[in-house]
Parts: sequence; structure tokens; C-alpha cells
Amino acid sequence: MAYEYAKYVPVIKALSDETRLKIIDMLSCGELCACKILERFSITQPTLSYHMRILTECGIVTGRRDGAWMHYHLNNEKMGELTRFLTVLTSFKEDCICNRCNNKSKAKG
Amino acid sequence: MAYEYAKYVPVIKALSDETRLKIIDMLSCGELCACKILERFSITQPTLSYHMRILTECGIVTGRRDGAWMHYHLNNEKMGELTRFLTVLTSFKEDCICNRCNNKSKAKG
DNA sequence: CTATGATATAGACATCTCTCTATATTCATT
DNA sequence: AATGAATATAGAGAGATGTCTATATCATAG
Repeated sequence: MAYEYAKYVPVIKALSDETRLKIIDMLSCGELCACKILERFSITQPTLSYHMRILTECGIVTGRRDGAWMHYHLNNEKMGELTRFLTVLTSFKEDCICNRCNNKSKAKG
Repeated sequence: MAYEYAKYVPVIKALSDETRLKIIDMLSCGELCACKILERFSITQPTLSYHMRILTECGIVTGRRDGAWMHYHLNNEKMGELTRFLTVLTSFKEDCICNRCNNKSKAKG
């Protein structure tokens, strides 16, 4: 699964912030307008905009413009992909890096 | 689950780095000595030591000294806790922040 | 108890992150 | 087209992060 590490780093980075974890939680029950999200925090509007960009750029959240409003919703497919990746990452597997490491003399990798 | 966000931030931060994801993968099949891990990377020994500290301080990896050697192994319990947290975070729940948000006039939260 | 090998710590440095204020853009309504 | 509301971008600054070199600590062998 080696080639996948880098793919997930931006998603995990996006989740590594308390504010953004809360936003994800807020979106877990459905779409929300940016202004509704902002109400729940004591951050400025540009700061929220920054966080929403981090979340949308990595694909975990999708934005939809509705007139002047931006509606955001969670990409559950992407989140599922992440948790599956983490589960596989931490479980025993025949082709894992450590096996290749142990067999380094036999096969480079 | 509000009170839990901050608890998981250090764990997620620890996973938000490609080198550390690879280390986790290497440890998924069992304990490894620091020197064995180091062999697989083109980083210096102090840099690996830094990464191992990040991983152990958040509890996702445990270190065991064996003479001069340090052996590291994955804390599967902790990893399971994280994936469960992420799963709950992203799934519909009655008591989620967004519901409290929608009912803001009725009940503060 | 000294020499050696494995690991940890200290300090420096470049880069990234998160926050702000100020300003620009976009859209709806008049 | 002008105004106002919602959102985005720019720029600045404090602090965190990941890397290095140099050095210290710790354990073992002789």
C-alpha cells in the first residue's frame, strides 16, 4: 500500500485540528451553510473560510454555492476510504513494508 | 462527544506525516527495533528519534528498552479507538453538535 | 573503567499553520 | 448601478513542525 501514504496525508492533516473536527461533526448530520457553522465558533469569518478551504481541498467536504450562500456537506465516501486505510495500515498483512524489510536481502523494496 | 475532539488531535497530528504513516505500517506486523526502522528511511537518527517521540507521546506507539536497543510496537487498542472516533464523528447521531445548533433557541450547547 | 554502539537531547533554521485585519469579490435586491 | 449581505483573498505575524549537526546519555563488552 506504499504508494497511498502521501495520498492520505492531506486528509489526515485536515482532521488534525480541533476546529475542523468540530466542523466535520457538525456536517455529519447534513449540509450546513457557512454562516450557520460560523455561529458555533468564536473565530472570524476569514478564519472559517480558511478552514473550509483546507477541508474542501482535500476532498473530505464539498461546497455548493446557492446564491450568496455556500453550503458544505461531508463526503462520506472519502471518510470511509480514510478509516479503511487506517484499519488496513494497522492490521497484519502479507505485503507490508516490515515484511519487505525483513526480506531485504532477498528482495529490495 | 464534544469533549473528545481535543483528546484525539495529538493522535491525528501524529498520523499526519508520511514518514510516520510508514512507521505505523512497519509496526503493523509486530515490534521493531529503532535501528531496523531507520534502515528503511533516508533520514538521520535524531530525526527518527523525533518521530518516535511524537508517536509514543500520543500513545499510539509504545517503546520498550532492551539493553541499548529500543523496541517499538503499535498500540492497536489506541488505533481502534481512533477509527471508532472517526466513524462516530462522521455518522448521524441524535446528540450531535449540528442538532444542538438547529435547536439553539431552545437549548444552548 | 574505558571504548563502542544505540539512542536521546540541544540548538539552529526553513517552512508550514492558524489567526487576525483589511480589502476584494460575488450575488440579490432595490 | 448602487447597496448590502455572504464569502474569499491578501498580507502580516506568532507559534508549531520537520530537518539537520553537534553533543550527551545509556548500556555492553572487553
